[in-house]
Amino acid sequence: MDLESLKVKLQDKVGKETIVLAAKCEVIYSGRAESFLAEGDRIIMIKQDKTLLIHQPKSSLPINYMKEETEYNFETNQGELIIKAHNKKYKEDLEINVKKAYFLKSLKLDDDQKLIIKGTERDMAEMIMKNPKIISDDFKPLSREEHTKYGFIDVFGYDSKGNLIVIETKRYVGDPKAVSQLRRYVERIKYAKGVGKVKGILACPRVTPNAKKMLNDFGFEFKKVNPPRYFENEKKKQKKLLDF
Amino acid sequence: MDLESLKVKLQDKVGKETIVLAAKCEVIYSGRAESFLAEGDRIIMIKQDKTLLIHQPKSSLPINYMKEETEYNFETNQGELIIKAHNKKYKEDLEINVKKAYFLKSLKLDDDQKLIIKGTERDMAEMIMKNPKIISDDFKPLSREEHTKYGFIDVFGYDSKGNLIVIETKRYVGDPKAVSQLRRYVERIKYAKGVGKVKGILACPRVTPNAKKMLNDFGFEFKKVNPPRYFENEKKKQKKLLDF
DNA sequence: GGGGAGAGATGCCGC
DNA sequence: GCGGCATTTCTCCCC
Repeated sequence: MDLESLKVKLQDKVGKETIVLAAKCEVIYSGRAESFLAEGDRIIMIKQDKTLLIHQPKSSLPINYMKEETEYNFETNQGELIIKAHNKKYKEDLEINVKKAYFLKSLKLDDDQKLIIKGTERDMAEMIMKNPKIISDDFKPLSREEHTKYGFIDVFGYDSKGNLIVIETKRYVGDPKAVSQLRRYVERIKYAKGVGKVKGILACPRVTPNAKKMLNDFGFEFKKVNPPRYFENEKKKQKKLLDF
Repeated sequence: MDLESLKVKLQDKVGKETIVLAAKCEVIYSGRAESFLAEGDRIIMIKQDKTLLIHQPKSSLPINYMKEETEYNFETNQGELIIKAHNKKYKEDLEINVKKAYFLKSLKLDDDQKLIIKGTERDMAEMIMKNPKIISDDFKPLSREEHTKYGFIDVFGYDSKGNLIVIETKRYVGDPKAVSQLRRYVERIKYAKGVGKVKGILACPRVTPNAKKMLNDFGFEFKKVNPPRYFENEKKKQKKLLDF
């Protein structure tokens, strides 16, 4: 493909359409860190918000990228197309040296849809609020304090003996980080309420050995809880996903 | 574009070439969580390792995706192309209902290059090992214990008074999580070495207010350290050389 | 815009 | 494979 007409098309379409370019190239990045990627075949995508993604033929993550609102400059020089990308906000620079272009496609995509997602940590906390017996027969939830000034505790409550209880939920594996987090919240509540004893519970499907040991060390509990499955229930009831 | 020939091409190329499909579609996912994405225009990519990415015209991350080694099934039904993706290992399912295809491109990409990256947390720890004066005049590093069973302390050492020192490095902002982590390592060392006092240092460019408060509460220190910049140094050297 | 924490996080390395 | 943790994490939500 002719690099000169490629340059013109890129200049014309950047920020207006979603651009997909397959090319042999090398990539240099400098910003939050610094990186170099030697010559190889990749898919380069420039989205309508001027996000840049460079994908190798394997794995999920882009090998290089730039965030939204990046500025672009295209030059041809000695049989190469040089794409210079600069992001003011994040103080990042990226340069692609295109040695060969295999194809270029460009199209205005029309899509304002948001992903509807269920089974998150928030959903777990809400499930516990609505059905506190999941934790124990005598658990009384008080609040699902999310991003309040006071703290970020998933579920907060007390039991029949009047013990304050802090619950940290994790949708997958409870690891040492999760226990540290729980510990921090328990200590915050102890300090804020001026109480000596506060119960800590880690509610998740399973915990790692180190997390289990830490829970033990700090006198916390593990409660096996799985994230809710709304769509699966819907399916079982023979309803359509679109009804959700 | 004719959906029937689209189906044939997808069947033919999947896993062999990197496929890029621009299409109006809806997406249903069920696996670690559950999600639904209503009709809109997207770029669908199937990589040579059978990774699937679905990109909207904005933002960095794919709106839906499947990991490597996903199995595919393509069907046409009532003017729609249905792409069924199943991953055995992760027990995940995804379905794309393609209403309209704008373009389809496919190409075998040849690329085994690895990203060379500098300025990581590991580089920071190595920099401190080589040049301990960054921390203090009397800091003596002992080890950069990385992924040992014993712990994952970034830099471990002692000072002229014989105090043991644990350093946690962060390449960007030190936040409450980082202080919790440091605390955990300090406590591990106290227990393992049977010592009452161990110094904790958080080495990073800056810390958040809450992190600062926590550092204070636990008697830890903040040491301002920036990640190393190899390439930039090279550039400066080159410039200097050119200047002469 | 910064702080704080989740994510269908992903990827890497060690065991 | 799992565990532990960094990431140019990204994204969201609140202040």
